[in-house]
Amino acid sequence: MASKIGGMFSQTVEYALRAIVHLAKQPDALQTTAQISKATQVPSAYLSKVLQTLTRDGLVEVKRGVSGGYLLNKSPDEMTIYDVVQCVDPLQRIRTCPLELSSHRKRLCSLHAKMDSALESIETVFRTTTLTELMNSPNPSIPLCNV
Amino acid sequence: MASKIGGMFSQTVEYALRAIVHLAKQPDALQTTAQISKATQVPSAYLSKVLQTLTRDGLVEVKRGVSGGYLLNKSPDEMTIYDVVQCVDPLQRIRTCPLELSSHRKRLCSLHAKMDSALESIETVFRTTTLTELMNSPNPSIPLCNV
DNA sequence: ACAAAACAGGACAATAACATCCGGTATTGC
DNA sequence: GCAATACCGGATGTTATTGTCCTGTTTTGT
Repeated sequence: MASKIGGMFSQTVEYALRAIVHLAKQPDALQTTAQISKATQVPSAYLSKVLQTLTRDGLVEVKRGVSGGYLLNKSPDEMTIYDVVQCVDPLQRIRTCPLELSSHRKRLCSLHAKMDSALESIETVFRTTTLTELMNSPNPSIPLCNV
Repeated sequence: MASKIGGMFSQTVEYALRAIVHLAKQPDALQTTAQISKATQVPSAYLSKVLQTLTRDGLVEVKRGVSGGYLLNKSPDEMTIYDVVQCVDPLQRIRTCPLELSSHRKRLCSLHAKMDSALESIETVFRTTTLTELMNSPNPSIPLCNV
């Protein structure tokens, strides 16, 4: 439905972050896919796939069967936006020339060096933002909440 | 074929930047689609579409017919990476809540504020990099050239 | 044990991004 | 004028992303 976020981040990344933030806010109660879907407005069938991906990488823990659901698998101050992004749709720094020019092997040209420096700046923002920081931010709007 | 650059920039952006850089390096001779395609290794039929987009926005100038081709329409020190990106696949800052939560209207929640700050840092890198800077960079590898 | 809750995973559908092809039009050089 | 060059734009094909559906498996509460 909605396309990419800011023309940069995939829909999947947006969904994964919403789900993780929701779980971070519910540290004690298992959350079912249906519950997370409702809170985050992510289509539940697709959310289910995203949660599977997060489970495979150990970001969340799952308990199957009746009264099962998902739980954050780490302390919120040990998990960053970067961890989530890398799990579902990895940001990859430019390390080799996209044109595969042999002389650019060791050193990217200025164009790709600049593009990589843009990626680096994103990486820095994401690596330094923990879920705890997101929740304790002085920002008046609470993530995912409409009041 | 190759997917997204760094999991962030579209293939189209990469192609457009290669084409523009090539034109910047040839300020005096019109370049045909075939010539640009060869130099940049961008599939010529698709490159043609990209060049049309760049033409519509006035970034390049076109001359049709025999001995026609493309030319940069501005001085290289007046054109930035940002101009090219905005033309073909615009980077859009997050100004309204993607969940459309009414209470987030005026102020994004911390999650989306962080994502936007990542976009802001990219925007800054791109806005401050002119084509001239790319060409005059002390970087030993020359854009698009294999020597 | 068994019915209900809840996730797992494969198949499939819809959409967008990337890419190609081809007939049409403009321009040039002779 | 005319043939060759080169871009234009619509139609179409391919692949990746996003989204849905359905069947099976695990677990629980009684």
